[in-house]
Amino acid sequence: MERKRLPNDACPIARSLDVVGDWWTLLVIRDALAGVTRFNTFQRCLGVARNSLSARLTALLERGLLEKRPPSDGSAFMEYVLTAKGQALAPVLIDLEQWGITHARGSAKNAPTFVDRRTNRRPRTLRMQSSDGKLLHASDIVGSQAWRERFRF
Amino acid sequence: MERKRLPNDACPIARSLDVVGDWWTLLVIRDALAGVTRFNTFQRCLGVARNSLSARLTALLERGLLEKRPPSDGSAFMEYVLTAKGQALAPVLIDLEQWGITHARGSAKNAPTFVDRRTNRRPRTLRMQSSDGKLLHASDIVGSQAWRERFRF
DNA sequence: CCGTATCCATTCCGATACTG
DNA sequence: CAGTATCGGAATGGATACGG
Repeated sequence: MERKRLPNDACPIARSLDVVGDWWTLLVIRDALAGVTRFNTFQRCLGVARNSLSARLTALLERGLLEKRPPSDGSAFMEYVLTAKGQALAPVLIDLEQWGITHARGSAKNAPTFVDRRTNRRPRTLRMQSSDGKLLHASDIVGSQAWRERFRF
Repeated sequence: MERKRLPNDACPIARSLDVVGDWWTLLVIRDALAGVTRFNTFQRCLGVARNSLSARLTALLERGLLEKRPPSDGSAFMEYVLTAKGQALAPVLIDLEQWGITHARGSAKNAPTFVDRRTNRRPRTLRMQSSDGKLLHASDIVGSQAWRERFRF
């Protein structure tokens, strides 16, 4: 399950992708965030093979993004719920959803999305801000000086 | 290069991951956003095999996230630069960076990050807001009703 | 209903060598 | 410097069968 060691362990993005960068993981988080808690529900939603799902869930438990909890209802089975660490990925998914709507529109209509449970409406698009609060465009972003020097670009 | 067709083509997140969900793509976007434009610079930064890099870049050109442009300096070689579509992924990377710093701290120090080129400081952490502007926590998020009904959870 | 184990096909990636 | 071609090994994912 381990990929090749990333060349740049110091990069937080690379470290994040080392945890959630593989194919299914973010989709599992998506479903968990939407309220899915049970193995078979994940399986129905994702259409993933059961063994792959099992491997993903186990990895996410080990990494501390999910935890197993006794059933909240009367059921006999454990539930998978996001930890705070897992919940913290919500902005990533919101952004991916927004990007998909804007830039990866398929033939099908946009159906399943996240909503605010209070208002039943989608969250606002997240906007980048500089440290002093000014709106930031992608072209205002640049790699840190240390990085640019290290790789000479 | 095509993976299995996702069961839920209507989901914008799944569609996004269909484009940028594989292992190297987001790291290529990261470097492009940081200011990398040349093949060998990408290769140095990523430590990826040259053929893999070639495949990723070609795919990104086809998908319209990158475009090839004549050199801005006197050089003889083309440059890879992000299109607006590619730039629109910046929030995703900012979020992943923030998550990595907070939740995937390794032994190494955090080194390479994005900065605002004007202030030389990191962008603010993006916060989720509901449609009426109120701050939103991950637990306030839920899957849309259509989705919940379709998969019965 | 909830998972794990086995098997097999495919894909992906890295190393290397080669061309312009 | 900027890629492409080929090859072999590793990891992933799907189908299926099996036990809790």
